[in-house]
This record gives sequence, C-alpha cells and structure tokens, in this order.
Amino acid sequence: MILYGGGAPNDGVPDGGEGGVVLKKGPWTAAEDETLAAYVREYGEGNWNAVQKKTWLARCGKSCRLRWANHLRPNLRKGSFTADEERLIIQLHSQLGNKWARMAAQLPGRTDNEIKNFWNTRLKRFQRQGLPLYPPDITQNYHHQQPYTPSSDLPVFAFPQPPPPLLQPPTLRPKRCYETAFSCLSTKPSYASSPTNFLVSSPTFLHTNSYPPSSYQCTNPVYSVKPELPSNQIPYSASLGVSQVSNFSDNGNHNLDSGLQISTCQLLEDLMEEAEALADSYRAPKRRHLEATPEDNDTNNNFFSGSFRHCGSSNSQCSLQGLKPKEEDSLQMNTMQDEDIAKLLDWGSESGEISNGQSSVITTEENLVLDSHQFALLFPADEDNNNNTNKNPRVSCSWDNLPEIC
DNA sequence: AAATCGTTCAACCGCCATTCC
DNA sequence: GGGAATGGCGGTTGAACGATT
Repeated sequence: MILYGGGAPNDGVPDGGEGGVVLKKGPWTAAEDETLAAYVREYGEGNWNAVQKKTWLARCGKSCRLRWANHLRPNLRKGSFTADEERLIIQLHSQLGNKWARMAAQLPGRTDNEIKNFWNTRLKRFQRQGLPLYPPDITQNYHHQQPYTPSSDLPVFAFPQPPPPLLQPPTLRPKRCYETAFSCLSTKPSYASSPTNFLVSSPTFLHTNSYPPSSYQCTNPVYSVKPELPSNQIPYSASLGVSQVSNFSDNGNHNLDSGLQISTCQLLEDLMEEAEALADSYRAPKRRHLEATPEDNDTNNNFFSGSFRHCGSSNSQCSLQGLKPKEEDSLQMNTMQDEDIAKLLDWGSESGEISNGQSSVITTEENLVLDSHQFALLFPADEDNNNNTNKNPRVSCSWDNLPEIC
C-alpha cells in the first residue's frame, strides 16, 4: 500500500478493512489528490479500482478516474472559457448535441464536465431570457450545410438530411436521449431510423415555409433536424408529446408505436399552447383539468401538467417564447375551453386519431403541414399584436410576435 | 445584517459498451 | 456464450459563493 501525500488514511472515513471499506464521498482533499497523482505517476492511468487497493484512498475507481480526468491530469486549462472556446462549444453543440466528451476532445485542456456545466448554465440563462441558443452565423452554418469540422475524427452531419422514413423499426438505439425522453413510458415507443426524427417531429412550421408567416423563420438546430437530441433540452419535443397522447386517451395505455405520434402530439401541444393563449383572451375562465389527477404522483402521470410548465420555462426551446412560464401555464391550461379542446382533438383525430390515444395513422409529414394550416384557420395568428395585447397581455404571444430564434 | 435568490462547479449516479475471465 | 469487472458518458444534485432585496 502506498501512503502518498501523508494524508490520514481514515480522514473521517469509516474503514471496515479489506473488502469492507466504506468508500468516501464528497470533495477531495489535497492529500487525496496528491495520493492519486502519485499513484498515476507510478502506475499510469487506468485500472482505477486498484487505487483503493494500492493506496490508502477510500475512493471508488470511478471517483478516482473522474478526479484525475477533471482536476489532476496535466495540461488542464482552468478558468473561464475564452470567447473562442465559448464559440467553439456553441458551434460543436449545434452539431453534436450533448456529446460533451466529444466536444471536450476538440477543446484541449477542457473537460467534458466543464463544457457540460458551461452549456447548462448558458442554456438556463438563455431560456430564461428567451434568447436563441445559437447565434445566427452558427445556424447559418447549419443552413448552408457547412458544418464546423475542427478535426477529421469529428463526424460531419451534413444536415438537413432528408428525414428517414417514418414508422420503420429503429436501426439504432440512441444511447441517452431515448432513456430520458421516454422515461415516462413503460412501453418505449418505436421511432424512425434515427433520433433525428424526434426533431423532425417538432412543429411543422419549423420545417416548412408555409406557416407561420414568413417573418418567422426558424433555423435553430434545436428545433430542426439534428443528429443528436440533447435530452434535457428536448423533452418538450418528444416526451411531452408522448405524455399528451396518453393523457388525451386517458386510458393509461401508452400504446405509442409510432414516432409520428410523437410528431403529431408535439405539434398538437404547440398548437394547444397557442390556442390556450387565444382562448384565454376571449373567454372567461372555465376550469378544465388536463393536469394529472392528484393521486397520480409518479412522474409519468405528472408529465402532462409538467409539459406546459416545461414549455413555458424553456422559452427559447419551445418557440412560444411569449407565453407565461411555469405556474401560469398550467393556469392557462385550466382556462381552456372544452370546445377548444374538442377542436384540437377533432383535429388530432382527423389527422391521426390522436384523440383516442391509439396508434397514429399519419404516414407523412405533409399531413402535419396541412393540419397546421387547418389549425391556423382555427386559431389565426393575430395580425395585430398590439390590439390583442391590449385585450390581454397573454395574447401577445403569437407567431409574429415571437422573438427571433436565430 | 439577514434572508433570499441565482450561479457555478465538483461530484455522484445510473446506464451502457467493452474487455476480461 | 455468459457473467463480472472496468471504463466512459451524460444527467443530476447539492454545496459554496456572490448578488440582490
């Protein structure tokens, strides 16, 4: 056993002896750091579980590896990101999604954890402020299919790619986003041949020029075709839509065999938000309980009510940036009229039998385009935001009034 | 000065893939 | 082939800290 660094072996940690060591958690001490560094100097990286055996450290191998990788290994750059680094991160994220390790590989001396923290902080801030996550030039890069390629080992996603055919068996299973996005489901839905379809499933107007009005043009990859789903950013797009299906059907049967259901429900949710804002401005409040019942305490069932809160709280993501976030969203939802819901459900039914929660029969995205037009007629975008704003501030949210995403 | 709020960052957790036996 | 061990990755948490009220 190596006693590098002179640190106290126990250091407040119970030690049950060989095989019964209670591993220490929490912040690392300088002595532990020194011990770990000495271990790596002697034995090299890897075999991290041996650290515990060969030194007095009561840390699990994972913890050692993490400490080394994030803090002790040489050539680490500490301190704030430079402007160039920040820009590179943004650019990489626009292409890779939440692939922190791969992003870190492009930023010498930076760790995936740092990048992840940076991005999540930035994400929070930008969402709160309703700002676009990606600067226009970076999204232009996307538009012109000139993805940033800092090195040869970074795969180039020449998107937008034609969306893969829907309703095909998955050919690969996304590693993370799948789990997160559909963690609410006992039955995992199938989806088309790549996670890209989750984003294809975002509101139709994001992918066409037909709606909303031409003044609004989304190029934000977050909404658009993207190789990977940043799962903590797109629950709105995927999982929330799914949850809505189950709630609309109200049969507890998560029979979601179609990625297109997700598409449709996502669009539906977007439209419902628009509808709720409009409806709320015209009608006296009339409560309608779309939220999970109180006895539904698990996350699955709360997903529906949470979906609106989430959307409101992630303004830059969901595009309805003018909507009131969080609590007010659920209030707005409660004020939605039955007939509005009925219209939405009828619309959904016509489009893909969404209202009954069964498998969607929509087979093409064109249907969604058409239906969005129908819905546009149902809830026309206000032509004069000021007028509506005077009626009710909430109505200030319309497609025209949205802050530019990109 | 105290309380509250927001941000940052280090660390942990769970899952998955790979390797080893 | 199968299970265990190991490493890697992404998501999440919570403490520390500073700013604001």
